Amino acid sequence: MVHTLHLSLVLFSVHNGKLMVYARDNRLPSRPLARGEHLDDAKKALLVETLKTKNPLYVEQLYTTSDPIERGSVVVVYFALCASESLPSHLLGDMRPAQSFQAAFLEKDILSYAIQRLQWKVEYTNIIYSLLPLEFALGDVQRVYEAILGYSMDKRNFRKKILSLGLLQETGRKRKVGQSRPAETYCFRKRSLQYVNIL
Amino acid sequence: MVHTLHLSLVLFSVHNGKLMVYARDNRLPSRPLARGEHLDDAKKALLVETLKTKNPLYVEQLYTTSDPIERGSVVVVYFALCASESLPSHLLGDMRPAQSFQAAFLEKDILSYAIQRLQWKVEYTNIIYSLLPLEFALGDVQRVYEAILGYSMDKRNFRKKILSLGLLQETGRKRKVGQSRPAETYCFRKRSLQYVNIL
DNA sequence: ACAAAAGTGTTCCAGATACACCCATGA
DNA sequence: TCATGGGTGTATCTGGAACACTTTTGT
Repeated sequence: MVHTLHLSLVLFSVHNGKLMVYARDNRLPSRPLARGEHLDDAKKALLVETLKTKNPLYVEQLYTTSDPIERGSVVVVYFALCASESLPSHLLGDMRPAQSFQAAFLEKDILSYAIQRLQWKVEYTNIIYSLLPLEFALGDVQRVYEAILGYSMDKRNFRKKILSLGLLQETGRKRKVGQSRPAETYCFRKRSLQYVNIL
Repeated sequence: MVHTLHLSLVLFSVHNGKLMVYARDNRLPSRPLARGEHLDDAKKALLVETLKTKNPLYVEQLYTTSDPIERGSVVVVYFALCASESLPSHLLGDMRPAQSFQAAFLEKDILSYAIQRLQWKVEYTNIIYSLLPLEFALGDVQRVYEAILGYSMDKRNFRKKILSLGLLQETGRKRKVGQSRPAETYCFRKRSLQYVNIL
């Protein structure tokens, strides 16, 4: 029993308050599994091919399906998260708002499932760390949540909640942007997956 | 690029307050994907092969991995839930407590991941319906939760909670078992997946 | 002085938790 | 009458939700 097997990648980032997805020529990046190659190695190779660099990010297997396009072929889909600050610049031109796809996009089922998984995950783990730079303001965190979940939250309640979880640590530094009050900056205590009730 | 591809099944049931898994000869049931066959068809075929009958149950894809045993082969793992009352009798002899595997069991990573997924799922959906007969007492429901989550709960609080969700409907009938007060019986309003905060 | 984003507290309500006794039945 | 599991209510605590004004900076 032989089969062709591909890996596909849904690469997310949050930029300017929007959830962005990488898609070149309206296709998700993809790579065949080489003969005898281990799935995890292929996953790493696909990431390197796509990003060109080894960037800090979060990767997770999404699901496996018979290829909706190529009959007889099977696809293992992954999703990855990367802070927009660490996205290599050659990808920027092909990052598009996740909402802008819809109708015609071939892999829209994959995409909408990926968004759903991301929404769940963001609510009960700390993966948000993978979408933020090393140092950030609380407002940044809130904007990332809002972009992913698609609704806006009360600033005071959000701060109370996120601080009470103890995931963050004050840096003691401040960040000035434009003509407004400087924000205190924070960083994550641990940049690794933890299960916590966020919302 | 050609590959051999198998499907494996982790079949769960709850019996006598214990979470049980089907494994024959210390292996999970498995089936190759036929050439050109659609993954969903193969999944159905694997279920039929294993259960011999079409039983009411819940099935979900778990994840895909390079086969831990057979090098160069890829396995797509599914997990299924079946009420012990509707388990065909030829399976009963090979149902073992999920906790009894551990150490030597070849596919123990798969199994422990499956248990984890089941625990999560049971907390935020109504899948528990797939592990209960059509008619049951509240005590039965509680025992299933306890078997899956591995800790015991307060009876009064559990009842309040589960009834407040509105998933259940009183049948108006009672069920007598042994020398104790007959229990009022309930059934699920909907026997299909719904997302609800259970615990 | 004004524009822009940061920062901050209190009240209220719902849901979670802790907890102990009586009930209906069959042996 | 006793053993077995079924059934019930209250008090307290905690966490979520709603809500508006002051602060710091640059222009």
